[in-house]
Formats: sequence, C-alpha cells, structure tokens
Amino acid sequence: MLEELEKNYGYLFEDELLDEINNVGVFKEVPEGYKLIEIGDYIKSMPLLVSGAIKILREDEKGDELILYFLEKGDTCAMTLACCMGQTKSEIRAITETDAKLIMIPVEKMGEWMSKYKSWQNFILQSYHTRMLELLEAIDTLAFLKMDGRLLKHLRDKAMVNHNDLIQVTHQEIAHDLHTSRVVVSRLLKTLENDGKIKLNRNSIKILDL
DNA sequence: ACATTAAGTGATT
DNA sequence: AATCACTTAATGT
Repeated sequence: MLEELEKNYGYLFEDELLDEINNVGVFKEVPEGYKLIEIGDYIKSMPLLVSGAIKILREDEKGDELILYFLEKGDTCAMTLACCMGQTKSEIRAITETDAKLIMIPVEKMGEWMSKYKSWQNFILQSYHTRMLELLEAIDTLAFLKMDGRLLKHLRDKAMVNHNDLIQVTHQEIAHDLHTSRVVVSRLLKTLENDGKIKLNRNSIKILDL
C-alpha cells in the first residue's frame, strides 16, 4: 500500500503523514459498479481514491437518479468530509465507474490530522474547493445546457475517467444517468454520429471528435 | 430456430 | 423533450 500511497499522494503529504496513513488506513480494492456509499448512510471512514473512477449520483423522492460528477484518482469525496465531521447522513450515492483502489481512513483521524499536518489541511480544503467547482459546473450543465449538450459532456467525462474513447455503455444506461428516456438518447446520439463526432455500435460508443 | 435485449423511427403531445 | 407503438438488428441458448 505504501507504494500506491507514495505514487499518488507522495508529492502532497509529508513523510510522517504518509506513515500514519499507511499505519491506520485500510487498503480496499473494489470492482466496477460497486456501491460505495448509499443515500442515508452514515460514513465511518473517508476514502482516498488511488486508482479508478467513481460516479456521484443524486436521487429524488421517486428514486430517479442524476449524475452529479465523477471522481478520479487523487480525489476524495466532499460529502464524506462533511459527514465525517458533522455525523450527518450522506446525501449522495457513490458507485465505482471502473475497478478502483481505495484507502479508507477512519473518521477520527480526520480532525486530528487537520491540526497536525499542514499538508492534510491543504488537501482537505483544496478538495472542498474543487468539489465545489464541480458542483457549480453540474448546475450550469443542468440549467443552461439542453439535452444534446449534457449528453456530449457526459460522453466526454466518461471517456476521460475511463482513459478510453471507446465507451462501453448502452443508450439505456446513459438515459438513466442523465435522467431522460432512451429514445431521446438514441436520437441525439444518432445526430452526433451524423456529425461525425462519434461512432455508434451495439453496447459501445467510439468518441471521434469532441 | 427462437427468445431476448439493444437500437432506430414516425407520430403524437 | 417525453411517450407510445412498432420495426429492425444483434446476441444468447
């Protein structure tokens, strides 16, 4: 675990902190599609993402889902931060988008490290900030972009977190993530294909020009 | 060969 | 942009 730590966080944290994380953290490897956090959960440890990607979803009363944003390596979940300190329930659901490696840090260490390590404090504040920006972006996307724009952004994001411009997904799944119907997704994808921006296949989409 | 699932399409609201 | 109803195409058994 130490190697993984140093590779991904070595430049961020001082050696003593890396040591502590190594001692107290629990390494966890999870497959794609694994539900890390469910809405209403109390969070008992905060995850540091080492590799892979996680998608963060919001859900309404009727159980309809909507993607907020993706997390990548080096990120941590802002919701977790708030939950750990305030002992409140999670407002979001987190599902691994790809296979992922995580280091779980017990909640108690959060506050302790905040005052003890400057780099940790910076990391947490920095995380909060970038998460905030992502949220704003998500709001912009919802408020100002039509479905075609949202779809395009989603494809881009998805290609990015997977480090692959061949996205393995069905129209149905995209529709679910964006909270729309499959027919709409199919139609919009079709027009994108006609514009030469993507190539459609069964169960996958190839990004050509974004 | 048949059933199942994914994707395409016209019409309607 | 959503929904319906239907078609076509790909894939699994």
